Amino acid sequence: MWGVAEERADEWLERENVFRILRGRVILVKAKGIRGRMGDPSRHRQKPGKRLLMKKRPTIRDVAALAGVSIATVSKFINSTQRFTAGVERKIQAAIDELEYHSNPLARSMITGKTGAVGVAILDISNPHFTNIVKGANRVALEHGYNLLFVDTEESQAREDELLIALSRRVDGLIVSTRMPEEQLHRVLGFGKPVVFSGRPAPKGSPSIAVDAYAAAYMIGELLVKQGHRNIAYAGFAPARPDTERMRGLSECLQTHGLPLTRFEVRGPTIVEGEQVCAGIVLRKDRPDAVVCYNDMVAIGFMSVAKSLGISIPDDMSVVGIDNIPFGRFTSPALTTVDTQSERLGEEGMRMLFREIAGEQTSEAGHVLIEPRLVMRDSTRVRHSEAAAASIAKARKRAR
Amino acid sequence: MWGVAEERADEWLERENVFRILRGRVILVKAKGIRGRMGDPSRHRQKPGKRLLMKKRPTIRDVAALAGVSIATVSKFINSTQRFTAGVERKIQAAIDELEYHSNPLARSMITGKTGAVGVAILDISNPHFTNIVKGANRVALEHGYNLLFVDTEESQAREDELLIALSRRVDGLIVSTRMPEEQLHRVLGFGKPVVFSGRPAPKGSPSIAVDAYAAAYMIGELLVKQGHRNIAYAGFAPARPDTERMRGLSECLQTHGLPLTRFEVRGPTIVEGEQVCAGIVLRKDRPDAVVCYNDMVAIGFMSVAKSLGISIPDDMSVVGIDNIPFGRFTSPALTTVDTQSERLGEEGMRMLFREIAGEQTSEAGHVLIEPRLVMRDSTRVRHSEAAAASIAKARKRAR
DNA sequence: GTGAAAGCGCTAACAG
DNA sequence: CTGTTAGCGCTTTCAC
Repeated sequence: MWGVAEERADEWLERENVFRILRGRVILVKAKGIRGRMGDPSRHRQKPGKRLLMKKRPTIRDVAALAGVSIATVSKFINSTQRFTAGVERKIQAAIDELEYHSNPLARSMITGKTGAVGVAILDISNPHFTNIVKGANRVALEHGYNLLFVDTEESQAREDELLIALSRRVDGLIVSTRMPEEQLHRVLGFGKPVVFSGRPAPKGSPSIAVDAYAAAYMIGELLVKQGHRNIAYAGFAPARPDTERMRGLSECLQTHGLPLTRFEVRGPTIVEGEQVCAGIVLRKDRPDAVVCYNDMVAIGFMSVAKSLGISIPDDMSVVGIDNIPFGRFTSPALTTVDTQSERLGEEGMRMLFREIAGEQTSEAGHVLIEPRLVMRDSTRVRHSEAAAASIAKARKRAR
Repeated sequence: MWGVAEERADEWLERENVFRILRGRVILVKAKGIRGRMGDPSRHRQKPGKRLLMKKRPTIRDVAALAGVSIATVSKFINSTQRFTAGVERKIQAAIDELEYHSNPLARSMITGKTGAVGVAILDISNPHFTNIVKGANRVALEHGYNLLFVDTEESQAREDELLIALSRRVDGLIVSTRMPEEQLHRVLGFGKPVVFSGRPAPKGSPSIAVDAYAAAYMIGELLVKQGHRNIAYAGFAPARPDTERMRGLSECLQTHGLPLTRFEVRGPTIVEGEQVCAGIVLRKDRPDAVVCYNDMVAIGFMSVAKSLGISIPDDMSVVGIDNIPFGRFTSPALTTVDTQSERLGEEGMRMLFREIAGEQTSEAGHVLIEPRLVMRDSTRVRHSEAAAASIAKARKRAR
């Protein structure tokens, strides 16, 4: 039947008079304007934007002059560091309003040493795990009246150092996710700004926050064992920090039950790599009856290819992810995973950062672990053993 | 069978000696350190971080002193605005290396008026459409040696103005997505910084970039009609800018074919709202044979609930999304959608912004439209008419 | 080629 | 209460 294949159908429609981006280039297709939007070409002669740029922004001096007071007075008024007589305050406010004055944060920062911004460096904004960290971090930053700067280091790994340095100089503190080797982390601390490391333990003396990867993996191991799986594989991603802990949690758990663990490697924590690794796992003669994926992205790619190889999940094989990205609910089958509470990670990380910025050296500094939670859906199922099923049923009841 | 229901199973594992975040609070569970990571409590007395903050960063003056030259010389050397005798350059470089000097971008910005950063204001980083815009924008920004600042306005709609102002003062230009009424956009332009509006046409004189929403919707209309659908619904989200164009594209297309369009409203461009709106559409006696969703998120939610209501997609009903978010491939059935090329939108938008920053007023300024592409997957199918099927088959052949 | 001096826009003592 | 003064760290003429 048609419709199953994925394809693109361009050019179904004839349109015109539009600047289009076609085959990677911006080209002008005719020049008459479409639905009145393009406007007449004459406006280009106006140097749009330029005109606006010309209008110099008013400075504190302009305000002071217009209000007939000194700039110091204006400064104090703006920062509400001092009250003045009603008349003066009214005049200043009027001047500010009239000039539409807004203070220049850069100038202020230079003196105060505070920037009013915090930074987040993450590995890949496309990964919902990191997206949610940013979301959470941003929320808390805004609550504190701070702006958020962000750097996606994946985009330019070679320049990670440079990027972090540049970022650090623009902010009052940063949250950093990095695969940088342990021995180089001190460089980040050397920036002289408060730092919270995320996703890995920090060097002694600095705070960090991460999900308890060991526990997450251990939970998954327990689940799979209780469900009766006996031949379990882990599709890991060694370069990532949490990989070690996940591997250890899983293997220690299985070891407790006298079960082996087979390890496979993906080349990235992505859907594509999950797709790549799949065949090598499901087509081997000793096919695992369950595979734990480095994260949900890998699991999604894995399940997709498995399906196309005629492997039924969970009937032929169980699949588990890690992270609980929002879309895991909508795969087919819905993905069993462990919730790493990414958004909360971002929120708590930012709170820690603000505590550090405020100079509070509470006893909480250190490595904060976020508790993972098992999210059971349909990509795993009970195998063989009746006993296992019963035990799980009990667990479910307890969980309510 | 068990395993179908989604549930969380906490506390399967007994762990200890960890700072955990449990039930929303950070609590300390014992204090002995886990696997050697927590370290001894004594380090808290060291005021970690504080010590590092003490170490003042070297300034250009320090470098000049150490190198035995004037600060002006150092400045010119750093900015490569002038060459010096080899000996001098070597000494300066040595001093820089020894002190690990990095120039303070804030101080530089104050003088040059350039910040070396660009800003992106988006509506919701959780929406993969925007995530990809940021991804693309960030890539281009980095290529140009710029940092990216970002603001998620959804997080604080009430403060949108304030956020944009603060952002604008820290950057050399910004890309703005906003639902702000037309008549308020001039305020954004009033910031005096180059702006590219994304997702909507800009006021006269400023550049903007968007996917051609009209074309996208028109394409979908054509597809559905050719597939033989006769009772088509649109689950729109009126507050969003592209909604109008999508609605218009769809209805004009259907009108051409003498077909009606029924409109429904979602209360947000999210999965949850797609779930909410579903029942009201599929349970009405005159059930549509196809529903076009405001975006992929809505479509995903919609399909999920439809399935649970016993509606088979695409057999009972076709569903189409817009955006082509990465996860649309992995829903069940895979989602037919229109690719809005979000990442490219971000890239091109940033390129436009840099052109504007550079002061190039090319003839390209204006409203740039990105060409959408139909992505046919499995959530739509041919209905009834043999003729339609044949015509589609021909279209497919042409598309190859 | 190199350096002295004048600020960028603002804050933070300290005077008055 | 209000103003004066001295910079923050850097760039940028303009002399030497």
